[in-house]
Amino acid sequence: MPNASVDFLRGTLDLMILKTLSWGPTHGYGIARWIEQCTDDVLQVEEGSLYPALHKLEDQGMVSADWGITEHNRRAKFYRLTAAGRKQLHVSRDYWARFADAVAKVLETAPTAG
Amino acid sequence: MPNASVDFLRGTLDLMILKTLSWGPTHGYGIARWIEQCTDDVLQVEEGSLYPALHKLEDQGMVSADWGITEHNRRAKFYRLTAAGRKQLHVSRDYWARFADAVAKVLETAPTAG
DNA sequence: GTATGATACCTAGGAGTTCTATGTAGCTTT
DNA sequence: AAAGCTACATAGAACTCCTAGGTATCATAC
Repeated sequence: MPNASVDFLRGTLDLMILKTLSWGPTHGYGIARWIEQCTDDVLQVEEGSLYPALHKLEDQGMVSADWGITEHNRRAKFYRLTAAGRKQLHVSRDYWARFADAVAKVLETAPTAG
Repeated sequence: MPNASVDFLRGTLDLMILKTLSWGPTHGYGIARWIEQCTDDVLQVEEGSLYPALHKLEDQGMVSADWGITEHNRRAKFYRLTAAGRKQLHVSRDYWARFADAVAKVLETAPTAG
């Protein structure tokens, strides 16, 4: 059986990447570490998921990338939100809110008689 | 671009099916209609997703099925939670709660200086 | 000076879930 | 008898993500 926690990830990785980048340009490795740290390791971002997602977002024009040097003095590709990416972030965040609310309703609502 | 709302569904369909069945045995069509009604059509359950999911849950021993007659006088397969299914419901619900909370943290937490 | 570990990037191949599209059939209403 | 709703089912494709590997640089420990 696949990891149940992982399955939920579907669709939210892009959203969390966009949100992380909304604080400023960051490289892939930093995005992964931030999400893990911020969630007390509840969410773990695999590199095999992260980099393809970043490349896809770049192809879609949601982020742009430039090579630079990190605070650890290493070469890294810094991603930044484009205007389209910022717009998408808001759209996806709203979708997520509606979705999470809907799931909560299913998990909480009791069927009424009739 | 795929439907953003749909993408979030991943992994939660099983959970919502199990939850719906926790109120009592129901047939597939009824499960779909209940989830849609309960979420004001925010979540729409496609039959091409629902039936394979039900069959998978049956194979996994989470639900059992019996043919019966609906209130509309139609032949239908009624699914009921097994003991394993009820256990899985609790596990998945906890996973979901932890996951949704983690996503919320990413969407809300601002990076601190330092 | 040379292991070791952390940082940082990348891809191929496969697994798994969901959607689209389509088909079947019985019951009720018009 | 035609249409609409109820109800089940599957094949094939699309998409996301993981596993498992690989590359390279820098800092630290020995």
